[in-house]
Amino acid sequence: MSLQESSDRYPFREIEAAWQKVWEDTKAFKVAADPARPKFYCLEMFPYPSGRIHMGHVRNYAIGDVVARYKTARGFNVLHPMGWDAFGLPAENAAIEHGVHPAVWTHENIEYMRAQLKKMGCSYDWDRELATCDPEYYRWEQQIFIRMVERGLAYRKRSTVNWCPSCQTVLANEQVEAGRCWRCEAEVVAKDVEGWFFKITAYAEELLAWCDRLPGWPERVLTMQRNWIGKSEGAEFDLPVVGRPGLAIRVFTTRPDTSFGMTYAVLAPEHPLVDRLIMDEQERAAVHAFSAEVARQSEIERLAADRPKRGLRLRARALNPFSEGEIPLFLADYVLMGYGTGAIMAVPGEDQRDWDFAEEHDLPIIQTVERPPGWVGEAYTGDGIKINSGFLNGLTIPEAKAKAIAWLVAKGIGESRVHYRLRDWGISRQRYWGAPIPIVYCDRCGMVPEREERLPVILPRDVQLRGKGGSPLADVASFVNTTCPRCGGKGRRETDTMDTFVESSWYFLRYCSPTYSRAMLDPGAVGYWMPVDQYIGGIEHAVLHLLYSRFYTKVLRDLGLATLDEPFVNLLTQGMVIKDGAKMSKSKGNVVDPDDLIRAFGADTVRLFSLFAAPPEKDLDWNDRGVEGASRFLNRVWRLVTAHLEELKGVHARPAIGELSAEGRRFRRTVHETIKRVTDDIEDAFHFNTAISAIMELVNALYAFEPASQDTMSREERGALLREAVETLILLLGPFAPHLAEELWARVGHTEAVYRRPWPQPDPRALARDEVLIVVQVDGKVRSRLTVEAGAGEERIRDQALADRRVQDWLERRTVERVVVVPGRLVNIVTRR
RNA sequence: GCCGAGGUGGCGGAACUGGGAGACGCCGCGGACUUAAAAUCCGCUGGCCCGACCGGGCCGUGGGGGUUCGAAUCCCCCCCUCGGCACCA
Repeated sequence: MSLQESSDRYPFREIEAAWQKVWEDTKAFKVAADPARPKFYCLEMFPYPSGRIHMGHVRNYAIGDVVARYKTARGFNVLHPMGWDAFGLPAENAAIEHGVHPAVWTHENIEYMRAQLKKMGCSYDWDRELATCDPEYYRWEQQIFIRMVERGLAYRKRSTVNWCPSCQTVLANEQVEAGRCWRCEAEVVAKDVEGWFFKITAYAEELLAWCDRLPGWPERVLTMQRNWIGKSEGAEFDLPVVGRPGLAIRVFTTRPDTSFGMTYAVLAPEHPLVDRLIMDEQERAAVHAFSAEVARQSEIERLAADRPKRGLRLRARALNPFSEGEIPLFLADYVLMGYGTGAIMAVPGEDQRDWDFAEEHDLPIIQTVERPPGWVGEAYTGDGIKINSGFLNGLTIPEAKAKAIAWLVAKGIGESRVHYRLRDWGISRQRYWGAPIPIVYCDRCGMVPEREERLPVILPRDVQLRGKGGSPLADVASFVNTTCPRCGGKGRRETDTMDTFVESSWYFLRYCSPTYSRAMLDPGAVGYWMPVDQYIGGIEHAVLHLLYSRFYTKVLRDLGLATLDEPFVNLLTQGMVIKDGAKMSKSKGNVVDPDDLIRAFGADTVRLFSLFAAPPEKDLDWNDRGVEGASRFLNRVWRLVTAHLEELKGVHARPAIGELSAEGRRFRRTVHETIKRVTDDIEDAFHFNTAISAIMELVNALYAFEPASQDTMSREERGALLREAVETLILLLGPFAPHLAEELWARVGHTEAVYRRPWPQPDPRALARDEVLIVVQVDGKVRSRLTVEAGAGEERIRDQALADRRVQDWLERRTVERVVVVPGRLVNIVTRR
């Protein structure tokens, strides 16, 4: 990388340092709620203090800062806060490896990263800064936890959970990606553990329904959330076990219409009824061997969809209540205990998985839906009329579903049911560096929530971190031993800590009143600032943070702490920063360090390039040459403005339209078209790349204007046009390159800051054209161009096009069949022969 | 397998709602300035072809078909890339 400083760059180092100091000293971006003004809450996902910011942060915060500064210029009272997602495993791992206390490590990182962010020149209200590891922050989370326990929204249970052997802790389902830990990529194993859960499933339907009411979210994020919630509607009913009165297997199906095609049924190997179905010791041994084999499979093996389905036939048989025929029962690894009832009816004719299993085990296949003529295939899942289905014959699938359910209800053996794929959020972590769970275990009273007035339950400082497994807090006697909040007797504290995703599920609310001490949230401040108008962050949180935050917001609403249903109105998911075709990573050696870049080129250049190289939602291909281009452009702006300072001195007049020369009018139109383009590009979809290219074109026009105007217009006209153009340029550049903009703004003689100036407005009179260029096509190919007066009618345009000499040449030997005129755009002359 | 996004010059990327394909930037080439270089400024820069010059023609947005006066854009089929989900009954 060539980071050498070239000979005459503008003094960005001095300029950036100077303006950052001004912003810091004057608390330039401090805001307060003001009901008289419209608000805009602009938020970027806060960082984990890992040590240094990376290019992904730079991009994220550059995008956010443009939005914040732009909205401020548009007259909004803009809340733009920053803070730290400060609990988490890396701090603890660093402590184990290097012997630094997680608190020390975290705070040092925060100090360093805060300085880095300040060097980027972002317009944060630093008075609202918060760190989630602060007891004054997590105390409120503990309070809410207690209230969630009271309402059954937080509960403790023993269950099979995802265990990351490397992180030595439990993971929520959302934190497992294709069988691996989302953080360390270690293979996740199943483990039976007791832990705390948040009842997110109670909100499954609402979370799903609101996906249709978030038009400001990218469709793919909503799709991922919908898939994750995974609603399926169907029926549950009992299959009586033959010869065992009172014993039945409950199955769930989304296709009750196919019940007549059920030729066998399957239970998950872990199903609790399995034990009672075993006939003798020999079968017991076989079942145990099979279950053990299945249990040995890793999560990853189990997820491979196309491997053979293993099964064990039981001697017990069940009754298909629809056909009243006896069917065999199986245990099979393709049925999961964790979904539905852990048992299914198998309909190989209309379900491919059942078909595969039936083929392997030589089971009968009955078709219950008429196939379209000529259809070839295995299981059929399309539309059709019911056949081989008793009282359902002749019906469509939806009709048959309804009738089958009605029949089950009438017979009292089943009902319609909805299941969700979403599971409750497991929040217990067997690690130290997190918020303590405010629960006490008392021999007499059992599990007792801490009393609110004894909060916060402070995470003790002195702890032995060995990374050996087991919650480190369990070894801290002074923490564990306490008194029971209810009876005052001896009690032991819960030693697991909370998932750090809990802290990030409400930090955006706390920013509204970060020092409020009477409750978690100041209703007035939250009422004014929330919801977040624009949230910006990485797509990787589509079903993690973004789902948890929606859930937590709804919980807080139901606890009476807030009145809003959804936290984020508009969501922008930025693409990754990649280099040489791959995500930046140490192992690939393609990491670009923001510090080096800022030192070499200045923050404005780095910001500008990261916004210019691609639209925000797409991946950004980092290119050192491109950064140099951005730097070149800002130097061009610098030279342009500083070279004209003398000429601009004393010129204040706005150009008087009536007195402008033709060339002056043309130039002024360029200026105002640029305002329009930049504004539209930002407003429409944050297309900063095209906004910046429009500004670049304005600069090119200014360079061309200078020599061209020297002898064609008066000094007064030239001066007025130049001043307007230069001031417009600076104002438009303000959100993108704020330091340079402030410096130049001051140099052209202003005392008020750019960031306080209103956004420029295009002058409609400047935009008006008196002539327009019309493209003339013959048979769809461009053959000529003509200039006509603006507003010329179709007739006039047609006549002029047909009279055009070059068009005439093309029309020889051809007969004009039709002439299409699009006023203001083009003429297409359609010919024959 | 299912869902989603996408495929445009040597590269990153533009193109309103179906109307001049390739804005802007990078790379490259040429010129000016300079003793020279860097920096800077100006110009050229999709491919093929005709032309001495001015100019002009043909092809071209992953491939094939279609709709239309006109398609990067709309419809159908196919190929490829990336992302998500993946035995969820």
